[in-house]
Amino acid sequence: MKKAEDFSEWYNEIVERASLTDKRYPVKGMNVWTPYGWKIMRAIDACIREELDATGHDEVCFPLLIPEDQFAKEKEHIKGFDEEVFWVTHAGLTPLDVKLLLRPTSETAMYPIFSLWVRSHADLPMKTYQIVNTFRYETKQTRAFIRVREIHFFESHTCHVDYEDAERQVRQDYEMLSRLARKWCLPYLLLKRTEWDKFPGAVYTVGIDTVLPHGKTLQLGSIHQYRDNFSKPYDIKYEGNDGEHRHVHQTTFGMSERLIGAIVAIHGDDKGLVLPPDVASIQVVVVPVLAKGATDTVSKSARELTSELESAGIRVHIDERDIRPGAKYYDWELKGVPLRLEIGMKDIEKGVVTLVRRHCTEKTLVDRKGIADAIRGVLEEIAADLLADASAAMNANTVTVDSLEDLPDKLIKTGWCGSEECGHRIEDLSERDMIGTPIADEGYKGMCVVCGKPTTTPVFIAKAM
RNA sequence: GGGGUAGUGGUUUAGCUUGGCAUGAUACGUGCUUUGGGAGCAUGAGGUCGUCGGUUCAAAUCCGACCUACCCCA
Repeated sequence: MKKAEDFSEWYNEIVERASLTDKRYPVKGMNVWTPYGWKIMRAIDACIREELDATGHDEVCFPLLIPEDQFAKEKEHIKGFDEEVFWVTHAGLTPLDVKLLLRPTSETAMYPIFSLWVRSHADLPMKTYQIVNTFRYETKQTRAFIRVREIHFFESHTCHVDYEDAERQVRQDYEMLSRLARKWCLPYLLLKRTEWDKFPGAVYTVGIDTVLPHGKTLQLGSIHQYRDNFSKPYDIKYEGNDGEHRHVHQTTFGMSERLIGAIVAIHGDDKGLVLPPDVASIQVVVVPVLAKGATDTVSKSARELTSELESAGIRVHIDERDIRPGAKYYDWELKGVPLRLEIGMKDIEKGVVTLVRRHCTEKTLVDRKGIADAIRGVLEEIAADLLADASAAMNANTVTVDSLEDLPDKLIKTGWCGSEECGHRIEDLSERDMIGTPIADEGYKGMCVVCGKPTTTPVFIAKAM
């Protein structure tokens, strides 16, 4: 199980061995959430709910099925998803008059109802989100968490009085994302997608991308500005304080179970998963090291330690299985538990506990007294280390070039004049996808790698997963 | 979208060429012993050989289709 040698094989093996997923379900691209994997997903969802609730978003839950006519109202949108929707065509044995589709995303389910909910400027901004499963008929090779046909998906949908207020929402999305990504220890780039790669129906799309160890990029989510592209066909209007009726401006922000894929791929190593403390369902595992004649003493001591940490609000688990300690070490390392505490007679006599960090396998002794505070500090250190390591790895996997020849398998930054013609040339010549341009002015000065015109806009290109 | 490889107890694997009793390891249950980096011994249970169809006295084995997984190319 060597991550550096064959990333793809390593990934497939690890998600199963760490029991994050069960891929034996007999439908392509639809896997079973196992207890351990689902707990991690729920921890991620909890971060999202906490953040969205704190920023004035209300959670909602819309139906899975969308009538065909309702789906077809925004022309660009339907064109973009047409080829990957699942259809419900029958009810029992009777063909349906109006076919129903399984949401590939929820714009067309929500917006007809939004038009009923939004009446006046006093209803705005209206900020909602939901965490649901969506369905896309992927034709490419599926892969656990990264490319699936049933997707565990978070999506926020907001309505605003005007474009400027929608723009403020987009900026707030950036802030929410930055707080969330810090918890997940994930570095990322915000890149504005090209015109030909934006979300169908959007005015512009900002992709949230990260780089995996083998140099391919993985899109973690996206943020879209819709302006009134959807509110017009779906007739979402409000009455302003001047008595005029206007269409709302809308935004969305979405991320999926790919976050788990990214966490596995970025932090994991040859021994298994490495979970950031905020997403670990078990943050600390206590392993009692029993010895002949002292099993009661050690067990009692380990249980006291466990309940002390538990009441300090730390997610702790005591492993009292009747197997050798070494087997437990390997097991919890595979499962990615950030911190392991070993307690045996030697520790008890010295008034200490042996502490082992998962990501660097560093072994230290800590005083048994006041251990909860110490552990909290260590967990914070671990999160900081994971993010620092991941950021350094992403930087090392990014290069700036001024020629498209002999490109390494990395994320590549180069100059682009912005024309669609040169853009497609860049994609053809590099045999890579254009991921997008940075959202902020970075003071870049260079030349378009195709036509040679001076430009202040860099573009990122990569092989995308 | 095109091409390829594979599917046998939970996992992994032998058997397939040349049709004739289903092989081992690992994991699992029980008992004893052990416990600071994957313990040992004894014993027990577990398989519609991916699915459907065809050939045959007889199919895990030969043929066809489909499903699923994985790899390569666009």
